[in-house]
Amino acid sequence: MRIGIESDIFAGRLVPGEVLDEMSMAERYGVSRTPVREAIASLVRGGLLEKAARTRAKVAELDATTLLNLFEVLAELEALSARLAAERMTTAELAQLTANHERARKVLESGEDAEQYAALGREFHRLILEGAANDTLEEMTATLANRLVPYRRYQVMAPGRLQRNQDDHDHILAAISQGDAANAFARMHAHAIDQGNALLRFIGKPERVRSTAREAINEADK
Amino acid sequence: MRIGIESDIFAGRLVPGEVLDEMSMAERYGVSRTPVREAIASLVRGGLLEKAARTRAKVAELDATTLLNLFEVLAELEALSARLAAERMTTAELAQLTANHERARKVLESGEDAEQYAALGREFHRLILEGAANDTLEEMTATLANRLVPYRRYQVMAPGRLQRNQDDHDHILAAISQGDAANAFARMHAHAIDQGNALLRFIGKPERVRSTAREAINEADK
DNA sequence: TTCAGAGCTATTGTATACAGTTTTGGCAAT
DNA sequence: ATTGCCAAAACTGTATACAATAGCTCTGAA
Repeated sequence: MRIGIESDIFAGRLVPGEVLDEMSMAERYGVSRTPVREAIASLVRGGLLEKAARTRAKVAELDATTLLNLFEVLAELEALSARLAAERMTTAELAQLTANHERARKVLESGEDAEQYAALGREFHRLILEGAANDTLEEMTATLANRLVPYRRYQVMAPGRLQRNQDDHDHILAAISQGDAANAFARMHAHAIDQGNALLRFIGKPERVRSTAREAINEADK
Repeated sequence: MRIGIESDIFAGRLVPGEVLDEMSMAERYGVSRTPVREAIASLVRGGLLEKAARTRAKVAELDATTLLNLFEVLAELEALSARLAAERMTTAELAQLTANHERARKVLESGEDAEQYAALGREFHRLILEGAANDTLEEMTATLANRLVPYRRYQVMAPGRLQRNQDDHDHILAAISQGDAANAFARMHAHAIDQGNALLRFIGKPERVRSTAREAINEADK
């Protein structure tokens, strides 16, 4: 149930600012208002929805300030996970991370399938987070990252950005492999801040953002 | 409503491991099951309650590993808030922080009213968090700190710990005042980890913990 | 005595009804 | 055209009913 609304937000079928009324949602998912209300309450706490008392919920809109704040925290947590991963990752986990990175390199070299490359990139971050062996860190980071998902579609892949991303990952993987915790932290932090800035550059330009969003949404609906 | 259950947990009237059934809670607060269920769902997402599908909720129990994980993240976030505070605090905010610290010093010197000193200590941390001017950081840190509240009562104030706490705060305040972000980060990080270790030392000893808990709870009920 | 299993009870999950508040749409006055 | 206000409609918050499931108790056998 919660999954329904959540994945509709992730998939762009519900866009930031869109207002949800409980009865429509209930019909949409074929249930009564009660489970819809619970789903909404849960998503509000997770930051994907906003809601004042006795008003309809709406998909959370992140302004530039909030995005900046979010990335400030996310960068710190991702950097922490890289540091811990450098200290704690098992040989098997490290092998998996290396394999993922290698696969990403091949995808990038041959043709640049941006979508597949992006998926491997998310997996790269997830593997490091897992390697940090800290459930609380995993949860909090996932919560923050989820709040950004509705805006990821705005992130246009400028030429060269993919290669730069790959280079960043190179350095991060190397630091983790060598158990260089301080360096893993620093590299991951810079990388996360960089991603935040790239996203902010687009959010700051409403007209461009909006058209990009439309294309992405139309794409998702096909 | 949510406030009701939450504050009962904070006050120790509901202790970790205690099982809540919806009907009893509904009677307890004089409402129907519906709002109780919503409150429970919300607290589950906040980490104060645990609940599997179709089972009763219970107040979250934190084992040593989880506590360690929690402090690992909390220390990083509090350190981040100190760094940002060093960069961003206004003169007025800094004056307020200094006043708080000074008041705490006086309480410590004259008689050692541990409860009042603890309250001022929490305020010290809150003021720094506020000075960091990052709502997301504030929320996430508060969520983590809330999960620890049920265990704070186990934290016995060993002689000398209060003075050590005051010394830590001295250094943190100095670093923030001077705008020394790196130092503010390091001092706060060490301070938070230290607090975590102090708590863990007690959690690791069940029999001692239990008796301490009882006293604290009886105290709270008076 | 201890363990396993069946049946009963207690409790959760969902639907629905109703009260109270917010929002909307239209009309009048500026 | 724009603003202010009122009534109607829509929507949220809470209570209650019922179905489905979990968990407990009691019986019987090893």
